[in-house]
Amino acid sequence: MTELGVLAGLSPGELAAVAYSPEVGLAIVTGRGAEVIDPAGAAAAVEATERAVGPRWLWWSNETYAALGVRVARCWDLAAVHRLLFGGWPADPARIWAALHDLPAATAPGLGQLDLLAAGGGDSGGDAEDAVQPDGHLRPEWTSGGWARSRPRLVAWAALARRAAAEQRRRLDALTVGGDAVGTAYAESAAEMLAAELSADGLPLDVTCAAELIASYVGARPGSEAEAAAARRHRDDAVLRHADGSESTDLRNPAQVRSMLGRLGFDLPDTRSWRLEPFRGAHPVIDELLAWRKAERIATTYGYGWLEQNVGADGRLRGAWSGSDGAAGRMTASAGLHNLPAELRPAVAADAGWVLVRADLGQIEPRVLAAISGDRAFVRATLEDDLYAPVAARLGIDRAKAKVAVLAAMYGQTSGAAGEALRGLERAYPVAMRYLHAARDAGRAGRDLRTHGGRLVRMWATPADADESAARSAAAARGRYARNAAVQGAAAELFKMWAVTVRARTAESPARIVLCLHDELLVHAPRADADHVAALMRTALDEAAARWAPGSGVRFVADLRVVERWSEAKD
DNA sequence: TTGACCACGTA
DNA sequence: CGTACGTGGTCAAC
Repeated sequence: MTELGVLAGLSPGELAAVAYSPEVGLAIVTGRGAEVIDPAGAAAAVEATERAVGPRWLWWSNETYAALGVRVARCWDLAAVHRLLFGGWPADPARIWAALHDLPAATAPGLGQLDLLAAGGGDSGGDAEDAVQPDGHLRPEWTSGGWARSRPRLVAWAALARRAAAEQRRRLDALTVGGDAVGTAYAESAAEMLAAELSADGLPLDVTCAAELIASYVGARPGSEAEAAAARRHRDDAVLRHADGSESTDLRNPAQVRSMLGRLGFDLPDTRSWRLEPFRGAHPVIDELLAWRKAERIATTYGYGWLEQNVGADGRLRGAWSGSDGAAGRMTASAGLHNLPAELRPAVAADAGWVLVRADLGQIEPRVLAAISGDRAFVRATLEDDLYAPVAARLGIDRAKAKVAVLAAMYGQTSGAAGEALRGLERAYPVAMRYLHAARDAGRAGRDLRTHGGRLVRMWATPADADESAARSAAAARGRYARNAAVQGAAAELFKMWAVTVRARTAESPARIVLCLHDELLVHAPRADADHVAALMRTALDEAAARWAPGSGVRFVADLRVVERWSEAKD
């Protein structure tokens, strides 16, 4: 039986700061005191406390969570909250601490350029057993792993996390944003746990099916380098035999491809597929080249090498997940998890006896815009399954035009024929449009902005040596970026609240989220639980929307399907 | 070896 | 002169 010690007196939701080193152990610091548990008992102690109390675990980053190898419900992730409060991606303890004490990160030992110049770096003054230097920064010897050197240091490191969390909380409380910044901090923290779980658990893949799909594009798995080279030549020849006089063209070199096309009478500024697409049928080399590009993508990025590198013996595709990027705060994933070509999606398949419950949010960004702007008329439009229908009716134009206009307004697109419809939007939905304009104007002026949930979107300065036209285009770029980040970032917040709500509601069942894709969730569940999980995902969406934008009146819709293969879900 | 650019997949 | 991300190719500058 695990002795709970200082954990015994905890109440639900109370902070329990932890620092963990597999060599030294687990330090736990609460408002009542501290204790250290031997490495062998660390995971069990956390699990027992989770069951008995359910505190809010506190750590510097989800590395601690991943290292413990347990599952818990709630946490405060200092790195995630740092990204929320201060923008950007880097969120190591030195940066977190510096930001919370209004010290420039560049002056932190081990981080800034100063360190490169000053050999040895850091301020050696003060007590080396104090993690905080006289200048206020964390001591580099601690941030580079020295905190894990002894039991007292583990305790000090967890205690430091408590001080940092208190200051983060204070700053969140002081924010004035449309949403609930503390609620966002909770969701972002949970999203980091979800990211760690996704990285560890992986996405179920039918490896045989994947190999067959790859073979259909690039042929059988080569048994040697020579065979691989022969297959490459074979693919290349299918294109080059249509290009007289260009047989030696390297298809992987865009400049050479452009020259080849020029010799055949196609004078193009670049050789991107969308530019070649209109010339399909005009010359066989165009069609062959487009097919070659598709096969080449599979061969290089999603081929046999990709399977070997990223798919485990257990048939799980694993990549590194991050709970937020450094811009608007969307989740990211490596190993191709976020850009798997549609052609390979049949290979994403549930285990035998299991299913994938797929849910994707419909028209998420305009619905989010309605919520964050509070535009009454636009909110009314969200009551329809198809938001663009009432917008079209109100503007007196067809649906396709209305959709283009709404997207143009949100993303700042100016090409295409949206002009008249945009003016209609200004008249019909002035509040929503003002929200977008305000974001754009802040960006143009170089002012940072915050999303609905409180994420700081950092702007950047125009380079000092920019001429007038460069300065104008830099300002315009910031305007587009800011307007996009306001909407995309808010959508990411809602999405993550939804995802972590689903995570919480499935915690006691075998069902698990296996993929997050910006507006889409894939849950792997036993077939018998499918209907229950689907219903739960819908309820979770309502719950998340109510927490993210209480009283907004906006209706969010999700398309839900129970499938065996991801590809079945697309219509 | 590194960084820029191209190209292309996803949302 | 929609934005964001990750990946892999070539090329030029180390």
